[in-house]
Amino acid sequence: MKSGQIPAPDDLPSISRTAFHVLVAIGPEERHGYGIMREVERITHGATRLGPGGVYTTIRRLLDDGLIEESDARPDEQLDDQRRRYYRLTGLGRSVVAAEITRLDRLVGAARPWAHESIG
Amino acid sequence: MKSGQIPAPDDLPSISRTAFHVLVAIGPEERHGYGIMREVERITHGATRLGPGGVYTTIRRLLDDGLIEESDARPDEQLDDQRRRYYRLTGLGRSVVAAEITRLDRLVGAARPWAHESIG
DNA sequence: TGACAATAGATCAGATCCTGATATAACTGC
DNA sequence: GCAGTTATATCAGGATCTGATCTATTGTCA
Repeated sequence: MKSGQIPAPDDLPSISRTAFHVLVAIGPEERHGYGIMREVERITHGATRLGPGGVYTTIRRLLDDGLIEESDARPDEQLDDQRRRYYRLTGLGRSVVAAEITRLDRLVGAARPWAHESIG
Repeated sequence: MKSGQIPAPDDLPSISRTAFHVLVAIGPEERHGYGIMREVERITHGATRLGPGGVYTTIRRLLDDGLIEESDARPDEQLDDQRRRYYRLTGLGRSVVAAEITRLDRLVGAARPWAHESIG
């Protein structure tokens, strides 16, 4: 196989809880830090809220690890807020999300049959 | 509503990654610390492995928070290893698992549509 | 215009949590 | 008895998270 390949899912490093939230919030398009905070809150119906400390240090780490990259795009052309810095997933970032989904599916799948039953 | 009620899912405190793994590994029966380590590895197909540091400090915390309780049961009557300490979920613990499943379903549900597609 | 809230990014201290090593001891198979 | 596995426990160091603080821009509304 060529160098620069995307590792097989099972070999991908695991990521932190917050990092996974950030990657999912960015999604298939571009998103900026503050928008990530609002999107995480929206997706989880308010159950998870990230503070600026969590978001911006996690973005820094994800950039360093090559899971996201900064984008020049200005997705919302109506407004042009120069402060915003947009990010998108890299191929590696998307693979990590896919691997984490597989892991979580197995975990949740193991608990689902009994989790909602009352204690007998 | 009566006092001592189980809180509504959205009001339940969030738990750590390792704590959720431990609760799911214990499941609807009883399980001891070392068995939890093996069960986590089995459920996640080897993707997640907990060391003794993670497992035993997490068990301590879950006991303190009332999410699990120690059990007198000796599920495996064939052998009688006196070192083993068995634990089971409390009603609160099971509610926390159910709430976490709901949260993860939403999170994974948001990512599933695009996560396995190749970068266009 | 001026006041104010919301948006946006960044950093930091303290707390929490995790990893890997170490220790101790009981059990199992030979 | 011996070696390997099972079992619990603790610890130091590192990674991560929370909540506060700071600075500055943008949007809203009187």
